[in-house]
Amino acid sequence: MMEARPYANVIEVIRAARLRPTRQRLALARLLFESGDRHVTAEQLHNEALTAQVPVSLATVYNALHQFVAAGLLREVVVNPGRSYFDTNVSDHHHFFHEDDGQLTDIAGDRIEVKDLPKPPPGTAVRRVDVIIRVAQKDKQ
Amino acid sequence: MMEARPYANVIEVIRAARLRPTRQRLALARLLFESGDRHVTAEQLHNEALTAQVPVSLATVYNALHQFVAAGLLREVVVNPGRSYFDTNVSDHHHFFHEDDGQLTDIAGDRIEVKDLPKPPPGTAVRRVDVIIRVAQKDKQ
DNA sequence: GTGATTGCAAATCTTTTGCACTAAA
DNA sequence: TTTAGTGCAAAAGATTTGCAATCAC
Repeated sequence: MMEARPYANVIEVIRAARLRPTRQRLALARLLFESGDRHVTAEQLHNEALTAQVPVSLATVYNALHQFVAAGLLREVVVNPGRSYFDTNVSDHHHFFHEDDGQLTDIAGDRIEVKDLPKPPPGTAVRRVDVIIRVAQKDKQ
Repeated sequence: MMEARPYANVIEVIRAARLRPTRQRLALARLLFESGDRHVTAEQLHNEALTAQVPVSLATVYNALHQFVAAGLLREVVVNPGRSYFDTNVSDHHHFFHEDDGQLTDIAGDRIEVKDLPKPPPGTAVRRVDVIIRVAQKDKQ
């Protein structure tokens, strides 16, 4: 399991992504990948790093997040205009989006079946199918 | 049909939304609703208005778009972090998102069936289900 | 060493806001 | 005349960029 040799594992993960295991990337990877599935914004992760006594600049957090996405270690979830969420669960799955507090919750991929997926337009291929179930408190409005 | 008395119709639509039919709102509503289903950004609509010799400020475009959304005349579609699209089709349907050029295309609601929709978390109700099929050119990457 | 990475501050981009002016009812 | 709506310029919030200093190999 990852818990057994967490430090070593994170180094391997970063090396596999063809990135240098710098202090900053290691710390961010540990925060992201060593506590189960997470959905974080750049600013949240930045704050966590500072709290954990790891000085990192926000620009470096953005760099790392995008590099991790490019390497397939993270997935960017778009639910809110003007703010990106990064999801450590890169397997096929979907999301509840809680409009009241901006929280994301995973829905296992096999819990939703999309039937009759239309053919993509000629010349194009499907990159991903995102299903977002927007929920809010029952009594609201 | 809407084509028969376009001007009068747009006035009625705006009045029904409990908004005053100002020159700006009328012009924006005509651009939006008198040429079939559309997906526009605030800036696009602003440019169209200026091109059509209708001086409007960008702030007013944003105001109008949000008021139209609140009135149920438009739907906001979130596919891109940092930019909102507004969809004149407010019926139940989904979208292709063309990652190459940022275009949105409608998918009729009955072309996709979401099976086994999970129960929303306790105390919450489903507001909307968004299905976004992200497509890109086949040869890309 | 040398090429990648970082941090900072400035820049960019979209959207929102405050407020005096104008227009609709 | 009363209240809503508009335009402008400034502000806000998220993200990106340029570049000198620093670090990994």
